[in-house]
Amino acid sequence: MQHNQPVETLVETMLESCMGSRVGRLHRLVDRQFDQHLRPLGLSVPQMEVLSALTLIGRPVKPSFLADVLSMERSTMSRNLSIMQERGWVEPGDVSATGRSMSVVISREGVLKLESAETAWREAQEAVVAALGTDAPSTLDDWLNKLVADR
Amino acid sequence: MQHNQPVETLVETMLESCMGSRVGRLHRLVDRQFDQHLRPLGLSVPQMEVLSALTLIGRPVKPSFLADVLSMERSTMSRNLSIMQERGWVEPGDVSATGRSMSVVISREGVLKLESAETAWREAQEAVVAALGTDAPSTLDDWLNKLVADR
DNA sequence: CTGGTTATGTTGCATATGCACCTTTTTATG
DNA sequence: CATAAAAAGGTGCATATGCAACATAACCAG
Repeated sequence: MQHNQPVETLVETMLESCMGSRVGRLHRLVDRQFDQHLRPLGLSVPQMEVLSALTLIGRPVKPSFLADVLSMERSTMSRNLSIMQERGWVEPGDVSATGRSMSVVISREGVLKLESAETAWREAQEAVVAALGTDAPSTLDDWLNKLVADR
Repeated sequence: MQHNQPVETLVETMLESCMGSRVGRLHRLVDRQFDQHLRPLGLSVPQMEVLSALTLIGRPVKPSFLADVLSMERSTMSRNLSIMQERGWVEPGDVSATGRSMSVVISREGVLKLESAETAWREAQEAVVAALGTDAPSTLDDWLNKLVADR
């Protein structure tokens, strides 16, 4: 094995600049904040994402569309929706020619669940924004747009 | 239930600014990039984080210390290390008075595994930095420092 | 040295995530 | 309309993650 540089240098480069590591740590730290606030309500961050998106869209949507909007894999969305449907937060949307439904909508209970999380969400949000600075949300938006652009 | 604002506004506020949602999406998108490059080598991002950190530290460390450095829960680190020890990438460090070891070090095989990932890591890293801009790593560092500060 | 306190490691439970496959549904084409 | 192609949904497998609760080890005071 020929290495032009010792292992230390490679490792330093990795730890000093690795985006995978940084984003992972950021996710662990921020997600914990929200989770600690939302968990008592029996709500997770991805579940809140789905309920918010469904409310905002306001019509039956295909899970694959939702997955695309939230940058999730179809398989992940499939499982997340299963749990939420069991709890009655979402329900099948309009049916197609074959009689089956390929879309979901938020239910009345889903709306109530989302509303019940308002205070908890606000507390977590304020804590994180206070720590990172008010520019953080727009910076993240910028990054997300760029990532989705070259896909 | 008295709401001063309609649900739409609450939801819009959530989706428009929610840090939990943004960080989650960022994690999904970036992690996928690295995962697609590292997976063929049988290496995950958190595993690479542990190997890098162990190499950089260069001495036996307690799992709880490692967990703290990488902003992981002790329980998560415990499980991640189990997998890595099964594969021989890490091994018990020096033993204490009771005969058991409460520390781990990277093994020779762990070093080799980390080295084998160099090219794959570089490709993922370059793709992500190219998309987000060269400022992204330092911005993330800034955020991570702030989050760890008020803990 | 012993007993209590604290740090640390581990396990049960639940959710999230992605890929590789496979199945089903939809859509396009002849 | 029938059939091929494409899109969508869902499962198996593996890892990651956190909290709560418990077990064990280290440490400190008396």
